[in-house]
Amino acid sequence: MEISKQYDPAQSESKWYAYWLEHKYFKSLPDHREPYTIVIPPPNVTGVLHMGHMLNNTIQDVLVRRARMLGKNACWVPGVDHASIATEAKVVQKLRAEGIKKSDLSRDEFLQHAWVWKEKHGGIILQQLKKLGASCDWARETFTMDADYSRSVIDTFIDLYKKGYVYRGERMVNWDPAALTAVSDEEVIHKEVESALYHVRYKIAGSIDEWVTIATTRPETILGDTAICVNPNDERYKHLHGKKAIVPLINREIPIIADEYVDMEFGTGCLKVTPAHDVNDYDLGRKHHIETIDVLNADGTMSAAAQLYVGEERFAVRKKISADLNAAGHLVKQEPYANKVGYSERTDVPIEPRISLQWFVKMQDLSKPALEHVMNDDVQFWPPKFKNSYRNWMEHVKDWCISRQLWWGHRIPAYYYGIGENEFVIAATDAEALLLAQKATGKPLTAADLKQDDDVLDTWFSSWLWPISVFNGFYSKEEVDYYYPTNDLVTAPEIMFFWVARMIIAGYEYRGEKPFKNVYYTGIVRDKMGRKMSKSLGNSPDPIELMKQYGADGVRVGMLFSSPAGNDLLFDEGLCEQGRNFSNKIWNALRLIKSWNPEGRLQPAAAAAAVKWMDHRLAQVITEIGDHYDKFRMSEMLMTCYKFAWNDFCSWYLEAVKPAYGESMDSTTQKAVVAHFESLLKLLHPLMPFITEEIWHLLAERLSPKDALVIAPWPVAGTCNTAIIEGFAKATDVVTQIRNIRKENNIPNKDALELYIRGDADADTAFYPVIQRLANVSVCHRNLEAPAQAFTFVILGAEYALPFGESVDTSQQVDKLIEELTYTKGFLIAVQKKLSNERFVQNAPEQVLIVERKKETDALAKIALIEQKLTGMGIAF
RNA sequence: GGGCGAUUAGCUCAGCUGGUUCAGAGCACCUGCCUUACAAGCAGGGGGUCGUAGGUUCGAAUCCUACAUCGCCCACCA
Repeated sequence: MEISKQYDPAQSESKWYAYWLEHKYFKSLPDHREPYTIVIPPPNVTGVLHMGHMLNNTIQDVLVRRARMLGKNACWVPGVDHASIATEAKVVQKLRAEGIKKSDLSRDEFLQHAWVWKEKHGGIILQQLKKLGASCDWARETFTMDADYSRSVIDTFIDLYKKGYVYRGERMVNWDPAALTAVSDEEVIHKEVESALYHVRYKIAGSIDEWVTIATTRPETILGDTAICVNPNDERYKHLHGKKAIVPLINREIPIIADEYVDMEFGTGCLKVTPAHDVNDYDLGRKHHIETIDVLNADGTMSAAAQLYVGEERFAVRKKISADLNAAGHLVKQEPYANKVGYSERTDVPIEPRISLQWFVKMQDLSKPALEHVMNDDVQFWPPKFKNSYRNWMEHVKDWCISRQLWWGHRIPAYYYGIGENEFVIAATDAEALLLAQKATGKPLTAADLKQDDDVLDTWFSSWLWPISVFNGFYSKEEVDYYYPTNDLVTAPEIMFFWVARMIIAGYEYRGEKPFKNVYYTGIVRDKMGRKMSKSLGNSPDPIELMKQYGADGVRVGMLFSSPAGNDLLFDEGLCEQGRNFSNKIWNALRLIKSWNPEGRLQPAAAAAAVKWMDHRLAQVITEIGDHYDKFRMSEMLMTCYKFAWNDFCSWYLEAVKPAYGESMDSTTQKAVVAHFESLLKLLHPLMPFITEEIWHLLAERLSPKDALVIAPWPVAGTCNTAIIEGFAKATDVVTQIRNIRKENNIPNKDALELYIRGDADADTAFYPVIQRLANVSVCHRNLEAPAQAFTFVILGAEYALPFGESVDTSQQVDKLIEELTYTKGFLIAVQKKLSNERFVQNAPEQVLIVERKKETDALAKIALIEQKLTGMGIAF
């Protein structure tokens, strides 16, 4: 059969993915085998595949495929997250484009639109993952708003409420004025911004010309000021205690209070207190029983309570009011100031602290086991450095605001029967709620008397149940008992607190057990210049296009080059190109092997030696690769495979066994090579599933689906005799030296040379034929005096000489010898200096001394040899 | 403001508890080759006083201390 010169990924990828699905290799059901489980970090339902997913899912697939080949019951659970804020924002945007405002729709109407949108766009990303080769058990695809899943979310809320962990309270929350919802602390990103510090003076009430000056970055909140606060120890302001000040522009009288919270050093040492718009002020306000005036609307415009600028946007007002204050003589000065401002992770608008009634989860007790079990490595982090930040967060964990003022998501199962703060019941259904409410009030309420909370739960309040709920673990034991705890979680450090920590918390709370054994943190995929990939920068390549261009295998390999755990990956298309080239290299190894027509002829000595070496080298590499997997060193694992395939297998092994031109292949060698190649394909399969499966089938007739590579047994390391490996390595060193001499002296490869070897005492002469084959050496003379006219070199104490005729230009050879002589002499001096140091000789361990003495003798021998050589050539030195 | 981590070849990174895997890998670069598996390739080669300054030690990329630079996480100083 004719095999094309270049590997064509397109046809083989679709063919083999369909084949794998058809034969249900990815399907998993509980059985007697050891399970190996990964739950996918569910991408947003509205998302499309980006480079981060590519990296993340490639790693997961590599792990799953290897586990499958190790004979484990490999189960990779796919799914998507409803992503309440992100999805709702997209639906709102889409509706707006159609001229429909969310506010014009009822909740049900809006949700209808949302579901239509979800059905249309949802899950695109999972289809894209198939192109990457992801070996998920697709029958298990889960959506966080599936019926059973939703039920588990609501039941968890109810359970935590009953346990006293969930509470409702008025708190200062992070308000997103664009999304019109509260967000959790984790969803706020602090950015350093250049702003201004405004020094504003307030008149003291009842005075003629007495002022107090405060400093603020947010002058628009002056309208909500209800106190001025100074430090009680501040001598400058003691006379003001108990007096009142007048808020500029609106002339409201506010008290001047004293509290040690105020930093005397900062600004003017006077703080304006706006309890409605600042967390600290809120606390101060409560402490000192100060009035609260909320001057902002939910959307960030000024409210009626502000009296001025009503309905105008907060940042526009900031400019206006500073001008107005200035005009009125209140602005003392304005200085540039760099401060941190919180931005919404989702909408990227500045967060507004806002007092509102929200639902919270008490975290302190709940999170204790989750801290402990990570610190003692029951749950292991890779790399472990992330344990530090995890601990830091867990030790200072704060209550989790779980209500969101959105419609898309799991609606909070709270039903109000009155407007009082505690006039509600928590229930899974309307009917149950009604019963509870009747019981609570002792009144014959009807459904119409109850109103369910309008808010939905934070998305992460559902995703934290993911490792349990994907197995329907709250309602059925069968699957969850088998698959849980899962093995490895592969995710980004960015969501360590959002998701990883909370899954661990939920795991211990609801299963009394960790959700996964290992957490592998990937880095962020950045562009070549180190910038985060983003739509707005347009620096993110389309993964689907990349796969078209370089093949899925090429891209997978490209992603894994240079991406150690926890390190950002500087993505460069060149890496995918390298991956594609690697595919092609393997492909051409197949072409070579397939071109042989083996005969029953005698096995050449070089081939026999190379085959033996490969047996041992393979064993060594299998062990090494296993070690890398165990330590989650993915890119090193890849690099080991890459170098083994390219250098050891192709460059040395195939070249050594390859029949000379015009000769045929012997069947003994051919069989051995095929067996070795098959082992290599197995090692490569998790990395490059498509091409390896393709080659696997081209290499031999595999009639039964049971013989597919995807489920082939992982290679077992045989014995590894390092002496054999070293022997071969020495042979390759000799070959390289000879090639080098040929090149430097323009000796064509086709001219056979004779090689004289001396002092190669403990050598395995079995590898001499390999030298002869690869360096075109006609004969190896052992322990025979070499002619004086020869190129020489020394490797590990043995001397090698290649005689040359008179015609060869030796000047380069002489230069090189002199250079080497100089270097070796310098080296000798250094070693001898060390050895003559009494303290070194006394203190260094025996082993080190032996090594140093050997260095000395080797160097002396080498110098003698080179000098002898030069003398023989008639050169003075 | 608190914490964590990094700094090794042009780039991306290995180098575990101080001494033969100590100065490494891949890519890039340079030179010569279209040699019947592969130019998406082959063969060969150059390149780093391991951020700076001290210290411990017979011996430091490796341990200690400062400093410099960069990154990340956490944090309610207006």
